[in-house]
Amino acid sequence: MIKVAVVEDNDTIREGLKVLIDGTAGYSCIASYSKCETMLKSLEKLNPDVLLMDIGLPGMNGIEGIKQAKKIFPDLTILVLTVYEENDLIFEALCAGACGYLVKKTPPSKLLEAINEAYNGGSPMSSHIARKVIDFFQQKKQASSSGSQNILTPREREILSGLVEGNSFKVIADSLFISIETVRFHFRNIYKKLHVHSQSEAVVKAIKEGLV
Amino acid sequence: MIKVAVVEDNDTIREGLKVLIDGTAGYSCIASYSKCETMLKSLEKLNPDVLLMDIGLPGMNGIEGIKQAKKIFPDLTILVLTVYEENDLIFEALCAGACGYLVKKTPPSKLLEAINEAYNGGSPMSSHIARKVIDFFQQKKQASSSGSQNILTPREREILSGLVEGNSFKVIADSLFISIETVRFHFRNIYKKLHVHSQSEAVVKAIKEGLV
DNA sequence: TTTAATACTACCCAAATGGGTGGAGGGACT
DNA sequence: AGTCCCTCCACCCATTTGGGTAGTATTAAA
Repeated sequence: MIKVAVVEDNDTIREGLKVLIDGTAGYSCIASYSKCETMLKSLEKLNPDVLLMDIGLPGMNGIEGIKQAKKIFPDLTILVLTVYEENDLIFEALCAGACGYLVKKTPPSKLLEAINEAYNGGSPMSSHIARKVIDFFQQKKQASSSGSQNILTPREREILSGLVEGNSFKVIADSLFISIETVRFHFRNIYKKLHVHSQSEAVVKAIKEGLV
Repeated sequence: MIKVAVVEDNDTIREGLKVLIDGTAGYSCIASYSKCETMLKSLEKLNPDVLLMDIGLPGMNGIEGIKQAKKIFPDLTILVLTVYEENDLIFEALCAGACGYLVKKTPPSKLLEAINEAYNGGSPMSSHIARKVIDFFQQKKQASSSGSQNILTPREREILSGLVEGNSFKVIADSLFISIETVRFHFRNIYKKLHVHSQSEAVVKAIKEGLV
């Protein structure tokens, strides 16, 4: 029996979910809330297996609700159920601790299946949501191959890598068997090319643009 | 009609896939290969909609094959079909350009459905694979909440953020309306706590550990 | 072959940074 | 009331770094 708790501000939908879950063998809706705040208060006593959450809520933001819930129960399985398919919300929810992301047009049978999958260690989401997550992985690659990668010479990339490893000019010089003056010379050129003026800026840019 | 190409070294499985795909309305297996190399050569002429790839291949590595194929057709939809569920392989394949990841125990009906989803802009994968991808997102958070996050005071995190934004001590001091000496003081403490000795090291650590 | 790009070295100077010491004020907890 | 922690500021000093200028060697392209 999977114990499900629901947070959803729309009364109709919330009741519908409760009926659906309670009416299915193997599932039980042990609580339903219209706000995060009330859910958080009673979360400890209830100890649900899966928390089904809307994230377009009045009052406390759903994302924040996920974070809070995860603080109380780090291992709690949280499924987001929403109408939003914006990238930002998806990533925020997943980073906050949601383990699955469902859109509201998901048919009831799929919804129940998703709850079951989540309960068993899976991460149910529609394949379109999944694509957005995957795209996120590939962004790095794309940025580096198209962007500032090629403006640096191989030697310059080597020098810059040294910095990202956390080395000082002196250490970089020694490891490459060149003078520290040469390292400084290269960095001056690197800075010009990247339009930065300090180590830290260069490191940030190198990491963000995937130059390393 | 979705044009599918298959790369799979096991003759039995390859033929099985071909029969399955060709035998289903709306799908056509326009080519099947046992090696990446031969696939790459004829890829341009064939122009398939979806490429179904094994990644445990003799000869060229499947991951490498994905990269090469993506070079020729950056928009090609590639689905990985494999027996491996190791994290590393999943991430490598996805970063290389695969848009979906299926395990070989996937039943034929699900396989066809997955091809269709991929063709229509989705990223089919089993919910267990999805969970691993999601976990990757949350690693950052976990590392920070359990690790070095809490050893820094809120003010120190604020100061460190300024550095990661690419600001100098002076700019950080001005933006926080405090003396540059105070900024320096905080950084000395931050360095001690993070066990680093320079800006760049601190920036790298801050980013890697998700302190920002 | 001339030219350009890259890699390398050196010296100069001013500014920024790393590190040590000391001290002041406020809030939280005992 | 005392203590601890966080925040804040200041002065000292040695080193590192950012930026400018100049020059040589090697290699690849024009």
